[in-house]
Amino acid sequence: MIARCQVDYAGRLTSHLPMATRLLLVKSDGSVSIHSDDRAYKPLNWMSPPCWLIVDGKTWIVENKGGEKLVISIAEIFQEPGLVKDGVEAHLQELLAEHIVTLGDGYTLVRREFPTAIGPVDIMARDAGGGSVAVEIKRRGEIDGVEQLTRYLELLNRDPLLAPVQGVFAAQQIKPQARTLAEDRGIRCLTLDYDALRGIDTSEFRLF
Amino acid sequence: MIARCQVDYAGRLTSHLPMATRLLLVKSDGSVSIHSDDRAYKPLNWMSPPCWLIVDGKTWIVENKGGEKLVISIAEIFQEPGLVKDGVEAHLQELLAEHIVTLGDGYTLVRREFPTAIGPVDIMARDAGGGSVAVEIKRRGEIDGVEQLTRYLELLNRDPLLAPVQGVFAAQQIKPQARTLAEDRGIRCLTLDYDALRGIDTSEFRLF
DNA sequence: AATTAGATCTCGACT
DNA sequence: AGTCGAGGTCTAATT
Repeated sequence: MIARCQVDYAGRLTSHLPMATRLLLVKSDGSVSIHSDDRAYKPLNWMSPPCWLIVDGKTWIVENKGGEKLVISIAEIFQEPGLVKDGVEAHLQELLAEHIVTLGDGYTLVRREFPTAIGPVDIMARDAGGGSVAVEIKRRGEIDGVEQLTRYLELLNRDPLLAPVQGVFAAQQIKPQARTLAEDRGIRCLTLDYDALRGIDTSEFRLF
Repeated sequence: MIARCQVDYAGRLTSHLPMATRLLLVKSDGSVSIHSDDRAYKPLNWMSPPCWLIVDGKTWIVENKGGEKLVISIAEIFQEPGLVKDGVEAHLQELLAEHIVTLGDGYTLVRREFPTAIGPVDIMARDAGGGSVAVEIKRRGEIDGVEQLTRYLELLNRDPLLAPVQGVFAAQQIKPQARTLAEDRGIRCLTLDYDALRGIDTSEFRLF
């Protein structure tokens, strides 16, 4: 993710980075690093695994067992490419787009990979009443997915041609904490049945 | 950019990374680093500035004065967020979208930020004959912008609903090397006059 | 330009 | 878990 942010580290030393545009990397082991737009080798700040990232609105806090703490305050997000979809996640998106009524009667597909300034929304749809619906799809629904969808909704709802935009968090399994957070924010949770969606998949019988 | 790639380094030592999914960072000082999806601190491979990146199709070669060489062979691109637009570049896109006939008589706008699997194309348009046109916009047109547009065109031309897609490389200034490369690949170069586009901008006189 | 000491060193190997 | 030594060390300061 590329964002204007300021960073404070307190641990083996204390340091402060003033507000500026930087690259934030969150890797699959939970590690976080902050890069400037130069230098190949060393990040400006980092937290090595094992460590844990807590996202609270525009504040990211990364902590480890030893009490080291990295606090990132985000002012503006320029790009947020998000997770790289694995095969299952990509297939879930295809299947849900193809069977968009899984979201509810009368739903229609607007488009997959709907572009926003910070990255594409998995699926944009319209409900029976013509209202906009943004769908975030995950294999396992966790809090970071809810946070991502929240950021998309915040942005999409600024567009008077789309607003109000309803959010749907769709995943094969949704963690209780993620469900609570989503519902607290008015985001609907939808558990996807991969096998059932595959079962009603007609693409394999079509020539084109 | 996130891609499946293999990497060979020859310099102070020689090393080889087998084909796998990795994160490639190209920073504004020309430095290149290759990260795995774990570890916050150290890249798998890197080239510190000053060094130079030459993109030749799916092969990236990074070299420095000392004769060190990093060769990256790309098999598949999963994500390519591209450069973060600065204010001028974002405004150029708005202005060109608004005055799409700058591209030629009879041109019509399809959409800004047209999504593809590797990232959004700045502008998609149709020419007078209804043919698809992909436009990449830059402040300064350099070789990397031509390479980016080439990758988009390669992808877009696989879509039978769009193909054939013509490419237009639009910038305030286009470097001779970039122009030569673009024209060699059948990409049209268009020099944008920011002030002239602003002059015909009507948005500031409208209420909405 | 060359040298030297420090690093949130990191990273791996070995006890 | 601690200790040791190397690293494409890198990085900044000093000579």
